[in-house]
Amino acid sequence: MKTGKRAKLAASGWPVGSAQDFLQLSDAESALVELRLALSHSLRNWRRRRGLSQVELACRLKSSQSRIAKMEAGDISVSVDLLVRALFAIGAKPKDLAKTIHQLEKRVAG
Amino acid sequence: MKTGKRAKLAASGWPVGSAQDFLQLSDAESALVELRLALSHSLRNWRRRRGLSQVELACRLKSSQSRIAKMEAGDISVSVDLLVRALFAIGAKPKDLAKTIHQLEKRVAG
DNA sequence: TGAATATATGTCATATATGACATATATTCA
DNA sequence: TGAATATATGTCATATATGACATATATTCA
Repeated sequence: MKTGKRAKLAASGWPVGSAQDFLQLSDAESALVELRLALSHSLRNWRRRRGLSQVELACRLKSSQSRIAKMEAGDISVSVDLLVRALFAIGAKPKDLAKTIHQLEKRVAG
Repeated sequence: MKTGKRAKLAASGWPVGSAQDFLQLSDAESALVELRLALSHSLRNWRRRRGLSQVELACRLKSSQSRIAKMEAGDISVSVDLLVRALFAIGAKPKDLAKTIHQLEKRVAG
């Protein structure tokens, strides 16, 4: 699991080097990373549940397919702002956001 | 209340003009604005409960007093990213975030 | 009141996020 | 298989957020 997370982070462009080692991520830092992943997954799930392609979603959000791909991948170039805006734009309500984050709690703890 | 919100937004530097009128803010846009305000207030409340000054909080966050002031004011120059990072940095947990957002729900609806 | 402390506002150089685009890779299905 | 469709990755110019700093304004309290 440790290795899995590390790989995820590295894959998304996060600086996971030997100096600033993954194991030394503070609670705050890992909470942020986990939050981002939770939002990303939330976006992807929403899209898939509706059977939309990234291109179709991009149209709705007046964005581009590549941007959607990066959002869903939790790419480092995507801000929490953008993720939240995207979720709101597709009709998510604050309550949904709260639910997503609440579920995250368990994952962070585990 | 409509006027109150408008004033708040304008005061924070949001473009609340006659063309892109406040009344035409979409659900998504106002949800985002409300989210930002909720996070701002959460930060301020946290600080005040502990009887810290902005300078003291700035030290803890390795930030500056002016940045804290802007965060707490919901200034347009402050991102959701930064607000969330600040909250995590002072020990807030995802659960706390979820709680804040959940409360927000009521305000958005009302 | 007025000095001390706290908070708000403004500016600017720099770092980072963003959208637009091109293209590589993966997946689906006839 | 292999063509069609979907998704991932890369680059770059530009917009926006950030931190650092200066300074104005507000608040507290002797």
